[in-house]
Amino acid sequence: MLSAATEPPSLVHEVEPGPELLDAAAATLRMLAEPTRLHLLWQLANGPKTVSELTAAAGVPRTVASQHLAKLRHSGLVDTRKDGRNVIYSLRDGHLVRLIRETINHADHQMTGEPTHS
Amino acid sequence: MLSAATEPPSLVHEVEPGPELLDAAAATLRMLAEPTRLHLLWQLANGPKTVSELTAAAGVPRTVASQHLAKLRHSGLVDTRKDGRNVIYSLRDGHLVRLIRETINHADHQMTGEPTHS
DNA sequence: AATATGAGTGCATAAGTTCGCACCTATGCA
DNA sequence: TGCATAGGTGCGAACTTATGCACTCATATT
Repeated sequence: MLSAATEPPSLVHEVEPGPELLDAAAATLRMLAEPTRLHLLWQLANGPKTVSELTAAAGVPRTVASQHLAKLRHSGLVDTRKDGRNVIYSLRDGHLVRLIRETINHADHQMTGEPTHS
Repeated sequence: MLSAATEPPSLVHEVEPGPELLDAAAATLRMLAEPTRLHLLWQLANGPKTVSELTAAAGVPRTVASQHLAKLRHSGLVDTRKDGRNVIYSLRDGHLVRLIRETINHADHQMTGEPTHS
């Protein structure tokens, strides 16, 4: 019951997130936490793409890509627009781009020898 | 094979992540993508804590906290240190703090009125 | 009109996850 | 030595998730 540990390192935020916030955050993270979906989102971080382009880039069967895109759509992370027989996907929130890049970045650092970052 | 969509918005990175990187990133995200675990990590973003402190903060039964902490340990996201009969957990990588805060931040924006732009 | 192509859906199987119970180890204290 | 406390583990039950198959819908092209 003592505030143990070595020493208080920052006490910067101290904000208690609350269950709803945590659930929302976890829900978003669950969407990112699958290699194929992350790949699709990463592609979209470069700008809008059609399903064909996304499918080709991710290297998965069409139904699989479609299912994942459906999840992303239903969770509100991406937007769609129709152009002829193509459907063009795009990221809904620019904020997400930063999150995705931060994630890939982190993984990259972790793999290539763990340099404390710059 | 046409670079469809509206127009190329940035072409900044263009780097293809590759399966291993994506798997690694997804693995890390899976660790974050669970409300209790995210809560624990959020606590740790404020500095090292004992299991008791973490368990109390997260408001879950001890065994549950223990299982989640085990996962975090085994995935290398946290470090442990023993002090008497307490075990003190801490974040392994400072980079992770940014990722966690970015995530909570994103979720917060998304909840409090969706001011994402349209 | 007929057909090919881009995209989405419903469903079943397989695989993974969380939770809580029962049980165990280690440290400190009387 | 005996006991309380901090923390961890193994396992089964319930739940969630990813995948691929078969099928449908819509838009072009001929």
